[in-house]
Amino acid sequence: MRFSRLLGRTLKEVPAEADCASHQYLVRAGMIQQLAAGVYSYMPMGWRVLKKIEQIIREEMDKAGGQELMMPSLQPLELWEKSGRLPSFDKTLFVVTDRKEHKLAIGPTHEEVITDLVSRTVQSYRDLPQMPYQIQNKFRDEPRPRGGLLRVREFFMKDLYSFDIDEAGLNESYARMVQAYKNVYTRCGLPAVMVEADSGAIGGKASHEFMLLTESGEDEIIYCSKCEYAANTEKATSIKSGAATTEPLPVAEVSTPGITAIDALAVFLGVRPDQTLKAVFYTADGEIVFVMIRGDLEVNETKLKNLLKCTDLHMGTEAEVKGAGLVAGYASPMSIKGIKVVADDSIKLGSNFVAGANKPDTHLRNVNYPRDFQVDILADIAITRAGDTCPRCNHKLLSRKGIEVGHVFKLGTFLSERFGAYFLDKDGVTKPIVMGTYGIGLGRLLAAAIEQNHDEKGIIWPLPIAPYHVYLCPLKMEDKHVSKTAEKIYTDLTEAGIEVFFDDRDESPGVKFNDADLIGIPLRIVVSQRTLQNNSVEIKWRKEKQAGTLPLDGLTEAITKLVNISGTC
RNA sequence: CGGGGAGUAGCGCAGUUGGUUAGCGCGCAGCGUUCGGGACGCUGAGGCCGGAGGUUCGAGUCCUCUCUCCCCGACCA
Repeated sequence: MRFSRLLGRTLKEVPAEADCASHQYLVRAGMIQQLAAGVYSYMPMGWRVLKKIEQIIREEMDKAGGQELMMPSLQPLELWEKSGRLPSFDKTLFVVTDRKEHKLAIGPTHEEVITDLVSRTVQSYRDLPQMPYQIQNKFRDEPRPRGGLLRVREFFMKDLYSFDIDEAGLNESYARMVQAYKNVYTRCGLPAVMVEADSGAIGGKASHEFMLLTESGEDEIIYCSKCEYAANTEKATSIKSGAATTEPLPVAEVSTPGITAIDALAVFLGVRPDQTLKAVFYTADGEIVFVMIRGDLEVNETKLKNLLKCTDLHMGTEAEVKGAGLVAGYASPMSIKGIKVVADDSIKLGSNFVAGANKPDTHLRNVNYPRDFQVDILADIAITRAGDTCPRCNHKLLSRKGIEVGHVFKLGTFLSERFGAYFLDKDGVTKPIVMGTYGIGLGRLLAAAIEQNHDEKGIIWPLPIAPYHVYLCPLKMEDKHVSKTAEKIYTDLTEAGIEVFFDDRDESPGVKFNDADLIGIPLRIVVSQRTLQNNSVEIKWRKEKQAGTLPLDGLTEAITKLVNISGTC
């Protein structure tokens, strides 16, 4: 490809709307263009990267036993009513109405369609297992698209679904997919880490996310300094420290005028935060819930949401709290009636806590569970933080930021039962097919690759997903010797199967070098009067500081070798 | 959906208390000079000032409504 013919241009200035590195560089390098919020065109240069990623994924899915197919984006809304997932998708579903007033969802994912499809196709255990997949654009009306390609409303996803005869089969498919995912990220030159993830309100059995570690990531990963434990902070657990338990003392009221926050309360009464109990109110699907947790900890809303099996969870508003007869800041689990009480298991670790008295300006000392109050649900609902203790090996937990670039999920039989996806087993017994679902967001992976691989000059593509292998950069094209040599190198390399981006523009060296750095093609070849004096060219890896030289003689072979070695790393 | 910000040339921005023909930089086109880290000169093209309504002799500027985009929170690949 010649730069002079490329559709797309590089920009010197940072686009006003771009905040994160990947967004800025993708726009500045002319790889994407925005059409609407969370809706982007891929320009030819960006599209090549996406195609590279797609091909790597396709190869690994096929190798793992996947079969590529293509399902429609238009999905009758009835399918969503049937699956029961309409409420949880709710407004993120784009819905269109056809001329007959029939409603169709524009596919945000394809569990419904594939399960329906498989239910009509698979009849016997002999037909299983199956791993159909597709690579296609999905549509989700995200409440807030952000970060360029990081979260968009129309995006490319590889979605694979596994269908097995039993749990053991699912586990096997799942393991195979996990391996395939690891292969994908490794081959892309993007090492991702696998972490335990929240399985959501659907109530699946297990779920893992693949994270690309980068400071700009919006997910937090908790991992152990010693063992293999790693989890999304939404899911992470820890061994909670226990304050020393002492003999239960009689409950006593204490006046705490104007003091509502835990820190202030602890200082005022001369106790540590973990000697207090905190009350928080949530509204779960319209019902007010009283949540108790030890004062030094905080509520993990994802855990709480799963526990309550609700679709909408938010902090109780002032009106909701008052309406339930609670006194914010001084609420007590004692004397609560008719309100669901959920408590973190930390309330058992310690004794003689300070808690609210359920009247203004007053707290209670020496509150003990279960002597003084009861709860409806007692479970782990606390946020795990770096510095906490690993639930597996007792060592310290650490945390890093990451971008979720893949998610695998054991679904079970929930959907197959709803869609009548049954099969006849060896013994002639009808059973529901056991499902798994596995997604990779391609555009997100592309953006995450940049977040992880860039410098102040621009993108540094890993070679396997780079738009081109070589940036051929002749300086002073008017010089016949230079331009002729460059043309020949272009032809020779291209014929040898090297992907060359030829900067044939009549631009000054500075412009060319800066564009080369911005676009981030891994290997740069400079042809100039200076290099030709020695019958050589300059070569420089984008990721290296130093440049080297190669003789013109045997250049094609030398470059081929370089690209092949680096391409299979 | 709650909170904050912004819409003026392809991009980044300026535009005073309302006052002629709306500017600057980059980019773009032509000519010439330059050529190893965003060169220079000259000439030129390019605007429904997001949209609708209003106030006014007069609106980019004031008022009302509306649309869009970005950022922070609740969601996701």
